[in-house]
Amino acid sequence: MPKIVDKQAKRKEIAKTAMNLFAQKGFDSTSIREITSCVGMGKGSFYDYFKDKEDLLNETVHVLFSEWSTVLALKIKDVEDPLMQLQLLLQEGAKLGDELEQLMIVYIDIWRRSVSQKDNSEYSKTLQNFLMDYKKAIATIVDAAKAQGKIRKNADSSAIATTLLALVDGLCLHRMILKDKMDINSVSSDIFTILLNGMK
Amino acid sequence: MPKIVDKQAKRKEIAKTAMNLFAQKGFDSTSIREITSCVGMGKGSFYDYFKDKEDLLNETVHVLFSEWSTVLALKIKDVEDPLMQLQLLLQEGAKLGDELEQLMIVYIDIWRRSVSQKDNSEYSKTLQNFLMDYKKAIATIVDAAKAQGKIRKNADSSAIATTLLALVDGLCLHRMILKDKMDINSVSSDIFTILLNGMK
Amino acid sequence: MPKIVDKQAKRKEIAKTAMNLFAQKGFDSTSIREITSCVGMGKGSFYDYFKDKEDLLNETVHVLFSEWSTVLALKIKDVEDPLMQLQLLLQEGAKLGDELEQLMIVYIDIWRRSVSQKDNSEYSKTLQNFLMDYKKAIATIVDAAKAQGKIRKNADSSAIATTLLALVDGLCLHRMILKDKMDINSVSSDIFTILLNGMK
Amino acid sequence: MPKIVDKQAKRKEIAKTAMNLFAQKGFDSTSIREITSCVGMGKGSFYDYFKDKEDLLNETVHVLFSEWSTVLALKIKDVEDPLMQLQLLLQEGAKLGDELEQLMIVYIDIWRRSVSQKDNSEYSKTLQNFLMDYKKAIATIVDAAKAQGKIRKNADSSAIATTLLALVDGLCLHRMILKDKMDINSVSSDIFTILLNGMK
DNA sequence: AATGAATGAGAATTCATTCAT
DNA sequence: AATGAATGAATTCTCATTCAT
Repeated sequence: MPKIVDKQAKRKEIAKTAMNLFAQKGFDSTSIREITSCVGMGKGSFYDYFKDKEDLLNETVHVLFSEWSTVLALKIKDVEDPLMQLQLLLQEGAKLGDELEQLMIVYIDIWRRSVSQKDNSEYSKTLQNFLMDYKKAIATIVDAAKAQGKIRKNADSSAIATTLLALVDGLCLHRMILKDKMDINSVSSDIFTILLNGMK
Repeated sequence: MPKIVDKQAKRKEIAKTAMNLFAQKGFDSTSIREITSCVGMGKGSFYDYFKDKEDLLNETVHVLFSEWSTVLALKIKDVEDPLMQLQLLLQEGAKLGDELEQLMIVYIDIWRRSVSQKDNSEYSKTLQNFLMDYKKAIATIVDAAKAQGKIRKNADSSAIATTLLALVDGLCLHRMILKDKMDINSVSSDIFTILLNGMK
Repeated sequence: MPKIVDKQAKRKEIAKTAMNLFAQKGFDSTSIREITSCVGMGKGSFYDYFKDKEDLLNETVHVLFSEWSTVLALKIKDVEDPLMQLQLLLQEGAKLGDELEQLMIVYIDIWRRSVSQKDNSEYSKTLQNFLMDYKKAIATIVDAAKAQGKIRKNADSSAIATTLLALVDGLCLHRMILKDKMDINSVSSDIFTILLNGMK
Repeated sequence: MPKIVDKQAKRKEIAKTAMNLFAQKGFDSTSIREITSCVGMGKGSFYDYFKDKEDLLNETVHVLFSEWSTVLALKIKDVEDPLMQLQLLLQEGAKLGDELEQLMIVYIDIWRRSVSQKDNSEYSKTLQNFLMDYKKAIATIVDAAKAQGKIRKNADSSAIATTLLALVDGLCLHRMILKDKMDINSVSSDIFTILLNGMK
């Protein structure tokens, strides 16, 4: 069944191209025609790969998170110390949001759609799952740090994980607006020191 | 003599109504017809109050920030201790984002538009100014706490201010997705304890 | 009945202002709001002076022709010789169309409306009457020239009148397009010499 | 494979249909919906063939001039004598403006748009080029007549060409208004005799 | 008499989607 | 499988006109 593989590959290709456009104009204001012409295919062929425009968004979300995870995982692998892992998660996460600003913009777009109205869309669920998995992974690291006595036992791992995640997202968000008025590396380094100090 | 109308008041009224709709469907997917019919006025009359749809967004942003500031100011006034002020800013800010979820959704929508492509729109500038003022105000409180020896002298006030702001935004964002899976009061309380500890 | 005089005067004033705007954008693309705001009156007051937009066009046509006739009459009065009168009619007419280019543009606009579809509008009739009177007046001059033996007896006065009129209009038309590429004085002088020669 | 369509041919077809409507109501007052429904196509499809409404006007102008030229050329070909050519240009031109009255109306509409305000539209340039080419062609014929001694050597060919052109346009214009009150054949015949006489 | 607030009809234009080829 | 021609619903915005004050 090579066809199925091809289809999935093409879906990914289209979604990647679309993501760039979404970052520039938002999902709503990007037309199918624009996307397909950017990919170099006919407008009608779009529907051979996607049920409708929302289906493309579903794929986009997958691409988005998989890219994010892949890059972040690369930066963290080989690190053993849980505190260092947390630090990297925060600092590299923030840096990543800066480097992959396009991803961030699309991320916000999806976030907003997910919270607008009752939304049972697939992309919304993907976003939720991604966040919960992410959070769970961080909580596990926090637990490891606790086990090593590097974070005090009575700290709430889940709250800390949520905080770290929220902080990364918040910093990326602000960085996008403030641009050069904010040194994201220095801020995230500062704040980690404070957090670490406070969690000891 | 024609009926005398307080144009600015009507602008506000329309913007408030629009904000609710924007929260449900996003700015792009809310039509002028929907808004005017919700306000109970004719489609054409919209343009007696706004130059175009973007002009409505400008007004909406003003309403949004003024509401946010008003409510938050109410919760903080009469508090003297800078640490307590910071705590309230964080906790009440986070709680507010929960209570005024609609505001938050529109806030994100605007944020995304502001960062998409080169955006020199008025609403984008309003957002930037709001954030910078907000940050400056927080930094001032941090300085006060430093002067009272409640925060260590060598802490970077600006970085802390940015962090707090980013944290509030990040927590609100995540709360919107996680809903009941996250106790925002407890998380923000926990995290403030940690931060305070770390900044001493 | 001073009120009636006032009304008529105001109609003229509005029509004159409107004519300038019509020259710039055409009748269809000029809005009532533009006109009234240019005159310095309220939009609603327009309908105290005109039944509707077309009524304004009626007045405009009157103003147009009366201005044209007045200026042209001034240039011709005191001239006795019929040949000289004809020459002035042609040359000054052409020159006038150049000087009063705005009038010409509106003139064409009205002309086009008059010939489009079955048009029994008042302005259309005014245009027809104006042209017929104009033509008759010229024919009379031609007859005078014939009586003085300056034009050969068997020339068709009416055809000559029509020709002269058409020539003036045609030259003005072309002058508007060709602008500096055409010396309207020299062309109309040349052509009159030829015509005169041919009519002897 | 999708249906293959000759876009240019369809543009022409639409433009021809549109021209009839423009002749009845003017360009401004003819809506896209009217045009497309007249052609028998969906409103949206219009934009598969034209960038916007003005683009249609560009095509219309091309169709207009090409039709005019084609018909006129047919009437003149095989004629060798330059004087006869000039006569035909005048008489057949005038007659043509009568026969193709619809063309004339649209012609005037375009003319008015071209002179209204600074107009750098494509159709405006097309009009100017058409006129200049036309004029040049006539001047060439005049020169030929001069060479054969049929027109006196010191006559200004360019002024004569302009005059003939202006005369044709002027006569067509007046014919449209005067209708049966004017015998365009007889008038143009009379006037040519006079002109010829005067130019000898 | 004067005015501007109000309006709905209608205009140009866009676009997701379908479908014949 | 691939495509672009075709479409009508929907959108933003304009405007002549009415009407309450």
